[in-house]
Amino acid sequence: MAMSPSSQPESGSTHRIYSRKQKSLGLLCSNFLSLYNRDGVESIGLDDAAIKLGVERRRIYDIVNVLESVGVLSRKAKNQYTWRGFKGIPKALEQLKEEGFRGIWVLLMESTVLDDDDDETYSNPNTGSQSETLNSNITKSSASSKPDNRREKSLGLLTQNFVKLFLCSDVDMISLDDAAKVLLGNAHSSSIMRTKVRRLYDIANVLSSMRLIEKTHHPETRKPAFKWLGVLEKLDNTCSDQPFTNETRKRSFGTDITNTSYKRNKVDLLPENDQKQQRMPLKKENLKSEESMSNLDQDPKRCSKSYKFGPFSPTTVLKVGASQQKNARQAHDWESLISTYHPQYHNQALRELFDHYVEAWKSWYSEVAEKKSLEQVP
DNA sequence: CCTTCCCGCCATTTG
DNA sequence: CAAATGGCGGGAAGG
Repeated sequence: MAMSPSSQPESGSTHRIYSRKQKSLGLLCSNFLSLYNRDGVESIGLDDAAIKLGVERRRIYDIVNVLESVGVLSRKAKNQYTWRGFKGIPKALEQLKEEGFRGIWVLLMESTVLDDDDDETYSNPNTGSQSETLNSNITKSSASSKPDNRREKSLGLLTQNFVKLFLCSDVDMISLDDAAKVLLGNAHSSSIMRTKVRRLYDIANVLSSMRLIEKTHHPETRKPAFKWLGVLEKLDNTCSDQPFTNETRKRSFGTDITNTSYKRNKVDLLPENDQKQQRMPLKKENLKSEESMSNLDQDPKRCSKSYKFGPFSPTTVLKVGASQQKNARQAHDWESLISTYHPQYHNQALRELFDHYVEAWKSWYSEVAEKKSLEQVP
């Protein structure tokens, strides 16, 4: 009993008690950030991070994936990441914004692709629209329909799509539940939803620790939700790269960077704290007692039909607007196009979100189109 | 009870 | 092939 791993600023006798809070991704992210957000840091080794932070490798992946999605890091090579810092966030967000709006355009055009023709009217059952989602998934424009379902479900992509929700609409405050519904697009209720929400909780926690978002409560509905804070523009001189100072007196209880490790259940015993001992016991046990029960329906991938984007492809949307100045005219068509679009959202909140989304998109589009046409046509 | 969400099994992808 | 990566959801901590 020489020393306890971490000295909790509370409880004088109740030690050794497992606490979920000290193992949260949010706290881990804070520690990760304070560990690497300093001069001289160029690259980060995952092993190094795991050791220094005293956590399992798995957790590092979680953190790193969302950080990369927002531009703080970028994968350099296996096991190696390049540190970009908070200064990398603005650019990344800008990109996401553009992608997000482009996504809406695709969605709208997609909805236009009904009726017409005649034969082959099989695609119209209750399945309704397959509207991918408000996310864009420009699959590199390669013909290969690589079943990259892995990527589609990645934490990284989810993070980006979640962020787009804020960037591409002017609604502030979105509940994870609504976010999940929107990002899921179709009905997909049940387990799919639950898993999605679990992921969103993870993401929200790290984004919160970065102070990009903040948890609040909906004014009326006591429901918890998150509001976007973004990279707050509070600095005046010097190109600082962090929302606040390093020693943010905000709320970090991060007294010690090294995350102490107590197993969740099982008593821990062993005051052993050799900052290195974290090996997983050869748990070769087969305790598998769960079979896939969700395998008959839900097939979000089956919808990738060859879209019929009028004359252009979504990837070139931006350039199109510049061509001719018939934007004004088009804007009108969009109005009808939008009204024609029937969001199958049976939820008020989602419909509202969608409206804000579209509205923000319209102004954004015309803004970009204008800018484009100006720098062209000399 | 319901919400939050950590843990780590094990499928996949990489090298 | 091993190692690195990272879905995924059980089930326990926290209101």
